[in-house]
Amino acid sequence: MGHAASTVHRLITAYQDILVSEGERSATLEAIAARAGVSKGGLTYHFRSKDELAAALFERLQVLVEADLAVMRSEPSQAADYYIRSSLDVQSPLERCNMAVTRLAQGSHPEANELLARCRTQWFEVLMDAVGHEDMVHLVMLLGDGIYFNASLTGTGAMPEETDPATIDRIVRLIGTIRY
Amino acid sequence: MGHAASTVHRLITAYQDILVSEGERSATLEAIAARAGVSKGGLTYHFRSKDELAAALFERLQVLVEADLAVMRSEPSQAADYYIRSSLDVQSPLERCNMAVTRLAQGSHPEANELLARCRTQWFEVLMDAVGHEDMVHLVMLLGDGIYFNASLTGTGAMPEETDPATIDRIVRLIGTIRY
DNA sequence: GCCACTATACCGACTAGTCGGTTTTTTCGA
DNA sequence: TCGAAAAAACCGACTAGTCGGTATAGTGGC
Repeated sequence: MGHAASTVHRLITAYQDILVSEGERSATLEAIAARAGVSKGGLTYHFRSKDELAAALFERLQVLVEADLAVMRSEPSQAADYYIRSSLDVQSPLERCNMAVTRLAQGSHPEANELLARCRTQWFEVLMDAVGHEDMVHLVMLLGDGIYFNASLTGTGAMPEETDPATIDRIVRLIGTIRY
Repeated sequence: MGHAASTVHRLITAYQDILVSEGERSATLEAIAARAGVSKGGLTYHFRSKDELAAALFERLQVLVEADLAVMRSEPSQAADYYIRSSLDVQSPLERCNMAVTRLAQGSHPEANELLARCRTQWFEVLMDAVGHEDMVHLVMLLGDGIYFNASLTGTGAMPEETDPATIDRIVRLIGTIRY
């Protein structure tokens, strides 16, 4: 079954991608529909309103985060490492979805804000179980956020060199030398 | 001179504040004018277009960043410390302005993107002069970005506890123990 | 008298959402 | 297995409302 993705899936992805690369303002119903390869009518058949589209995006994020948490729980010794490194992978479904929801949150979408808060709490808890030192967990999460923030600016337009994987490697090694 | 801020200043601030707290979509000409306490006609008297308003916002950021860089240059030994700590001060004019321009950049505003890139390059250079170790500078900047990103999410809606100054203090001490 | 506005009216472009209708796919009894 | 009916998927024109921008007549203070 080498299916093309379902229309519903394509519509959510289209919404997500436009949010990430062009911002909320550009994510019009027609733009979303066009990117998904359907008409506006086709979009509204599956999603009666933009809010329903957003709700579907939120659900997608929840599923992706749950999978991510499962990975981290399964390998506690590498959880921090994994968290930092995966922040850099702007192409991964999770990071893209996370970025899209973040855009909505910044547009003062209360639901998006609450969802992000819940996700961050969950990551914090898993990292606490894995690392066991609160300040180190904060350091790891802040570093991840920084990498993520940087990547999201770079992805939008044109930022200079900045954070490449090799640099991240060396930084991870640096904070690995911290004795606490 | 205990002037109330000039109308021009209030308009730029109104634009900035709406961008930060409600996002680009809510920053309509009427909303900006209303927040600044003038009529729409009053706004267009000073700024013929939204682009002119944005240009004024960009200029404000450049001025504020230049002042920030001057502080860092004057006390190289505390530059990294200062950089990290000031990322947390969401109320400062610089951080608010930076946040507003970031919102525009995420809405794929090329000028905003280029300006941010320039600013970040300048911060990097000053920190390089002060710290002298490239990876440490990246670490400091990423940490600052993470704090900033966190604060910007918290400021928007309702995020949980997260990063308070005391936590940042301890984290700064942690990375201060790194021998490189 | 002119500067810094207010108040109001308007235009064209654009956007979310609706609706009638069309095409495609699935179902199912003869 | 065929064909017709039903359900699902989709199209695109339309409506109502919003936004950026323009225009203009008027007001109060210096």
